[in-house]
Amino acid sequence: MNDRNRNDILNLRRSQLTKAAYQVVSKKGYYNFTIKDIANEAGLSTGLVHYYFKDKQDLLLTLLKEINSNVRHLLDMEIRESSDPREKLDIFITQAFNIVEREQSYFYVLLDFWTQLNHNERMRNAIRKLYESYRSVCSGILSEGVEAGYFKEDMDIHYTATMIVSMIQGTIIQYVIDPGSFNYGDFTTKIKNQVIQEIIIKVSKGGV
Amino acid sequence: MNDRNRNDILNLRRSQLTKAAYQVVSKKGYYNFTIKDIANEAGLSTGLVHYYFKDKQDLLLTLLKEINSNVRHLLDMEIRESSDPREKLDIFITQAFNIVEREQSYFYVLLDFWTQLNHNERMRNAIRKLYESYRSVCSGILSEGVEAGYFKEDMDIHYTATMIVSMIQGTIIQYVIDPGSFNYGDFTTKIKNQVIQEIIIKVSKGGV
Amino acid sequence: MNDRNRNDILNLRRSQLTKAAYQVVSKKGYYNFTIKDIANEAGLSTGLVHYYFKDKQDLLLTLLKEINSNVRHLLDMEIRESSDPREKLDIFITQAFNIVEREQSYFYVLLDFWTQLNHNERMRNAIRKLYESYRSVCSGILSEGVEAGYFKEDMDIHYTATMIVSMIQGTIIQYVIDPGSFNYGDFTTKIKNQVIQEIIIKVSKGGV
Amino acid sequence: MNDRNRNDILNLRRSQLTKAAYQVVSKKGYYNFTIKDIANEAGLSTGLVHYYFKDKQDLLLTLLKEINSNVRHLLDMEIRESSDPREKLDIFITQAFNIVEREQSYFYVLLDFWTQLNHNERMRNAIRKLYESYRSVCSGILSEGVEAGYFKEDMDIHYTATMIVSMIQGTIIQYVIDPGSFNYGDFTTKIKNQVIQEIIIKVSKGGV
DNA sequence: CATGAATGAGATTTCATTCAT
DNA sequence: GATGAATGAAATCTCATTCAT
Repeated sequence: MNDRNRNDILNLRRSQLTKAAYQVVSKKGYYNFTIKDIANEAGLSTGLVHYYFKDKQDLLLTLLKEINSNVRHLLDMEIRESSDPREKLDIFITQAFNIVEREQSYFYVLLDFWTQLNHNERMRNAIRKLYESYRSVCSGILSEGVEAGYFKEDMDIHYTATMIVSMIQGTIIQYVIDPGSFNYGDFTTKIKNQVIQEIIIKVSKGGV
Repeated sequence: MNDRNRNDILNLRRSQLTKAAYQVVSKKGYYNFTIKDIANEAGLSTGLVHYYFKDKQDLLLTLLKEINSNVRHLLDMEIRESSDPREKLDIFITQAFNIVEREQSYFYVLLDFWTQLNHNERMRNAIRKLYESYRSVCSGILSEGVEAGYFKEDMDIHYTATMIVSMIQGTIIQYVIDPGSFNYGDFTTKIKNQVIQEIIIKVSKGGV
Repeated sequence: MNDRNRNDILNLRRSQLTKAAYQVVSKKGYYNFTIKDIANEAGLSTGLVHYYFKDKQDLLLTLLKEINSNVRHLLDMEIRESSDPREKLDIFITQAFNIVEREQSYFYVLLDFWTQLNHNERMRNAIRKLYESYRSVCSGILSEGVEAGYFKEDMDIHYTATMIVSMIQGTIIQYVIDPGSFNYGDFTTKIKNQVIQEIIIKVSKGGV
Repeated sequence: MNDRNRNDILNLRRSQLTKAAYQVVSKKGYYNFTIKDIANEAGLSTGLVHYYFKDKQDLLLTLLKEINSNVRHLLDMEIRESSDPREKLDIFITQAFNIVEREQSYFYVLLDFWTQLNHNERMRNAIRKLYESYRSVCSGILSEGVEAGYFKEDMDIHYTATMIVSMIQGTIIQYVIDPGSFNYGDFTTKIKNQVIQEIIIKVSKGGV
């Protein structure tokens, strides 16, 4: 029981600090925040940040993994709601587009992490895993759809999944860079429909 | 004449330093380089950097504008080679995809700049302009093609241009994050053909 | 009985921590170890260290005294083995030289303590006492030898004892600094013999 | 000329800072001084200390080398005064003993450096070199003396030099630890005479 | 124009010590 | 008695920026 409590506190603090880190990074940016900022945000001392995290790197890596797992979780939750692959694909694309609007900072923070791609192997791996998992979730839905006879049989699944993720990512970036340049809602709906339409087998062309 | 010389030196130095900055930023990353790095790379003194640029920010903004204008220049050059909108579109997409492979660092450096989107209005504007210009170049080609009767008449040009740019950006990002996850050459060719095919009016094979 | 137990635990802990401190100091050096190191080595908590010792200083002073008493003990043990002052002197010198090789860290740790000579009166006193006792043990043996008629009658005992200790200390230091510069075994034996020879009354070889 | 001046300033600063480091280390001890202390002592900024020395280690290593070279210089100067090996030996021992009294801190600072023997290869080397050079200077004098027919022919020069250095070092240490325990002047004179007497060939015992 | 020595603010990190449990 | 989370002071080191030459 005592160990249980101790562990709870330990996890509480780590999560508390990771949350604070998220707040601070979205506010000040990946490179302009200090350990002190995080300590202040969490209402704790700077020393404690280093008690729970080896160094700044360690803290940031934890944060990245946390974000990854949250994003994955959000997607999974929604997709599970349906059992029809066509609906699942719709949900996947819709949710992917929605996350940016729902949690504005997510993408900004992720973007900051990209900066490390070239300079930090561990960060690169964590980011790689995130995108890998996007593609694999999408591929899964596509396979299901093909098997169920809803999606075109001869589809190159890996290619299509990659393309869908490209579409989504490229759109989000343009939106983040210049939210006024197009209507996000209209655009993403249109894109989604076009993509799905191309994948789905057009049923009953010539009827009977 | 004296003024002319002075101006020449002034421009020479600025360009010398901007080039050095590009080298240094691609090597060390946006946040890990120092003024001294740039001075060393350029073979000049740290003091001089501040003589030609108000501060680090100023230097970086100049660098971003330089990159923008280079990218634009590269695209324009190639597109001008043809007068057929269908070919132009092909070239536009091809070149956009190629730039990443040709000049690896370009995207990494740009990526580092994105980090500033949330924190620096002037940077945001410069980046915004770059993407604005991508879309506008693309829109131009599409308009031409519609007018010339090559592309579908009812096409939403702004939407299509945005979509094309999304496709390109999203693909590049996935490639940069994980070059091993798909075959860049194959993928980009396939994407390009699919996009063009969808836009072009299918001329009746066995016409009249 | 309760008090007895309490005292036992108290002494056990103090000794446990002092031992741990010795291990840690020999491994990491006087200035590079932390309270946590000691706690870890002893398998106890950092808080406990401060329960048994006022502060880091206090712990170190205890350690120094412990080492002193150990060194004294080692010497005394061996010397008591014999009752002939000539043999005792031989043993004293031999043992003094041997301690360095037997317990490598001893000298390193002592050396670290010397650093405090100039800065810490209590440490200085403890170190002073150690050397005082070396000289006094040596003087004792010399007196015995003179009284017994083995050693030269007109010897300046204090001077000779100091000289012997000098010889020993100086040799050890050179050895510690550069073990490869001379053969320790040969050298120390030669020194010992030379010293003893000079002190002992040369019994008339062909005496009556 | 300009380069000359620049170099002068550079060397001036280095020497200024090394001197300040010496002052500070003798005052506060090897482990209790800060970069700020040195900057203050030199009347300069902390940043400048790092401009001239890579880090604290670098500064301390420079200081050690400086002390080594000073000690060597002091000895060399005096020894050169005479051309008689017997006198040279006398001077060598006398000076070695005197340095401690003349420049009290020298030995304290050196002592602090010893602490690094076990933990820092570069420091160990620098210290090793110092003692190596003591022995070699001494050996040189002994060789000269033997060749000149003043010193015993069958003397083991390396052994004797090491022994002399041991004698000196051991005495100095005891004095530093406890200046009141014996009369330094008397003791060192006596030691010196005894050593020399043992080495020198006793001339003309039985006259003509 | 050009230099680079000098500054000094500020960031990360370490750790002895305390104290609630 | 024992724990280890929490504190916060202090130290090292970095670097943009300035300025005398």
